[in-house]
Amino acid sequence: MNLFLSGTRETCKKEYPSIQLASLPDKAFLYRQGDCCSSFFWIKNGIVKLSHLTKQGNELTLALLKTGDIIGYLPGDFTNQVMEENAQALGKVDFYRLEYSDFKKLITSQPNLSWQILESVYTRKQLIERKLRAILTQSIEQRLIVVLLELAKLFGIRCTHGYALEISLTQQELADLVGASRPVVSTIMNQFRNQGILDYTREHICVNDTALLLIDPR
Amino acid sequence: MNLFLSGTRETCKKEYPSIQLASLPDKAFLYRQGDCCSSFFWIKNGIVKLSHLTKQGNELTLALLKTGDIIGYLPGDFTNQVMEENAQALGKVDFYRLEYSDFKKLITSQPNLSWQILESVYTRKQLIERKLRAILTQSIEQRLIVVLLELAKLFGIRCTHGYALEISLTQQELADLVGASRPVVSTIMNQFRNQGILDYTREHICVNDTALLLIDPR
DNA sequence: CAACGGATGTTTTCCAGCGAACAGACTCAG
DNA sequence: CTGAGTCTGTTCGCTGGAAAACATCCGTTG
Repeated sequence: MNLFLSGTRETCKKEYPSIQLASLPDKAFLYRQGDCCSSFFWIKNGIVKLSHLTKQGNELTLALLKTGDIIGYLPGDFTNQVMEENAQALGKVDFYRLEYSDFKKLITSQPNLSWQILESVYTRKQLIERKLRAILTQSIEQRLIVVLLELAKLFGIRCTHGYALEISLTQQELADLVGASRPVVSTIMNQFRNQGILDYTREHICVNDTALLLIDPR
Repeated sequence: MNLFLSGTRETCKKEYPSIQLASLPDKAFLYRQGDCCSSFFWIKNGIVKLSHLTKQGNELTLALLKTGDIIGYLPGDFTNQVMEENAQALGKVDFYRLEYSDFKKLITSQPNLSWQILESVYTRKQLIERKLRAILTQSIEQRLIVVLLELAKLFGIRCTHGYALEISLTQQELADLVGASRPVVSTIMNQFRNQGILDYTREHICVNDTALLLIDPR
């Protein structure tokens, strides 16, 4: 899934002059909520967190993106758009960046690429819908397990009795991810540890395979 | 915004043999949750409700679509996909229907069309994200006003002191739309009526302009 | 007109989870 | 070693809203 498969680097540069490769360190922002940002980003390597800061000061994580995903504001006739969320690097992130007009040109000139991107946006929509459903119907406990298993699938490295997460999340960040308050997440995580379905230290989480038994398959 | 602008009806038929114009009466389903549906729909006229039925038997409305919107499951290598939601006609609906393969062909062969559809899917993603944020941060009262104003904008007909909705929603449907329980919606609607910010009967809702004053602009 | 079914209005009970508040624990800089 | 800052664990009171349960109200149909 290489965005630039269709040509050499040089022809790319000529066709889409705004393309540039960049990278950011841990916790740096690709853009911030409220920014006017007419760029598109294609993650080459790393993890990006999309989150929204509410007026009350709570953070709500909308998605974690990784290699191959795209970020950017699509619609609108205006070249500058106010972003509704933060895009923040979780660990070091390498990415390509290009401007709105070039992106549009790229899409319209490369049909199968456009289909890929359509699929990716659609999939993200589905994920958000699932999250919405989860929040309206499930307890925090259930949501937390589901999220942990998702994380294990996305960022997990197989270890002896489960998956170790290769990202380090604080309990606050976990709480933002499931849409809950920090204290509740804390106590539930302890319960889980006591029940042996996961193990964690301050900087490391390991989800055991037994966690799978706790979610009921649809 | 005509999907088939680019050719005569006849060439269309030849290029994309599965295209057909159809219509459904009020409350009929385009497809149901759990169905395997490899078709795409393009709404020519009318309103379609996308909703999800939870295991507990609650319905959750994800979106109301109208003329020009598209529906269908996008990603995946399998021709048949299990739908995660119901698509139900609200009033009479006319629509075009075409199969996955033809849709893909259409998209990849018509660049600017693909851009349009990308925008539309992206916009729907944004709307769901906003809904999520609203549910996690606002009271039902606030959400209800916002939803009513959205409805007024989408389906409202200007009347003397506000907007009359051209669709008839029961309070249950309204509750599904804001993600709340029916009794609460009922009492709040009464409060609103008493405060004069809206008026309604069993089959008709009219949102007064004063409702605008109650939401705080971002 | 009776009676039935669906929509609305209202009350009561109950609890998940939030916010605040504080006490460890760990980590890093000086 | 010491203090500051950050993360974790736990408690407690409070409340928004869900669920259940009825009591109307209205329209439809036999």
